[in-house]
Amino acid sequence: MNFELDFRSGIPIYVQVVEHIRHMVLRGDLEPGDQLPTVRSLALDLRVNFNTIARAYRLLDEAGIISTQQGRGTYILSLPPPEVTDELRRKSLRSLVHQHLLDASRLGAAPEEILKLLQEQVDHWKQTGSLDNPENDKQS
Amino acid sequence: MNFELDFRSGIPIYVQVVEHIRHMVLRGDLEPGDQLPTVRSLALDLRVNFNTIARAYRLLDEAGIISTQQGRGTYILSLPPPEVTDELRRKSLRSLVHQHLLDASRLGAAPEEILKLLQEQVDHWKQTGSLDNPENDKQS
DNA sequence: TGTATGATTGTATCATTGTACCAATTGTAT
DNA sequence: ATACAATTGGTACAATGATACAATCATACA
Repeated sequence: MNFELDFRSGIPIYVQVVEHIRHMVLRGDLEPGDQLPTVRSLALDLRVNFNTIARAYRLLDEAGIISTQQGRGTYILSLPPPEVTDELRRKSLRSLVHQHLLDASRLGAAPEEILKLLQEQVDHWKQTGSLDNPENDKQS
Repeated sequence: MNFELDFRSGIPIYVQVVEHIRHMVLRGDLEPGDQLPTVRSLALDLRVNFNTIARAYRLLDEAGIISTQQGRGTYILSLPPPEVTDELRRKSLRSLVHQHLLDASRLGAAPEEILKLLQEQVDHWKQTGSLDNPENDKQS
């Protein structure tokens, strides 16, 4: 469960946690039956209060993505049928793009700049068939 | 945080607070990561309304000097010199786009689909001038 | 087995943080 | 005096944190 929080984005921490876990489930990083970190351990990991994690877990529980059980822990639920996940995939993809735009605009990028960069990397992707790292790695 | 306000100077309180804090940061009295007083405690200290302090903090936040986080507090930010941040911005942006592509491809998106979605949302952005949610999102 | 006890889980509630919105006040120009 | 804009204050709200609690599990021991 390795992801970073952005305390400056204005997006509530519990929302960030919800989105991260949703993405991990859709990507298959988390499979049905897998146990999530306890509210306390994940909170310690992310340097936030465990109530904030508990809130995220509650939302995920209400969304039918996980199952939280007092005294036992929280677990990934089985995935909905393909047509549902496909719809979910589209929504998730759109939401991902939206999130990406927010992140980029926070870095001061203009729409054209984002499109240009994406176009470049997509071209590279189509040519080489692989998603290499563009000669640098992740910063904040 | 010991400074006096001049209620007769004609200079708005929130401006005085902004200038004082900027000065303290430049002098090194406040270092990156330091937590500022809460809006309410500083307001009590200075005998003004906490909204006035909140206004000062908001301006400092927009200026990139501090980071205000609802429910957590406000903290001094570290800001590298302009040329560094500009270089960093480009690298961050490229790496952000790359990460985005990775995420999207894990969701099974083809290059064209990603570009198309981004184009849509960028168009919407340019038309409305705001990055509101594309009325989708959140679970099944 | 059965039960007692402590550790570990999530839950409930309230305090503390900053935010949003609008009303009241103040200063200033007409 | 009046009107207007800027500043400040009041109130309600949202996000996060602190604390106490309840449910479950692990362990020891009779």
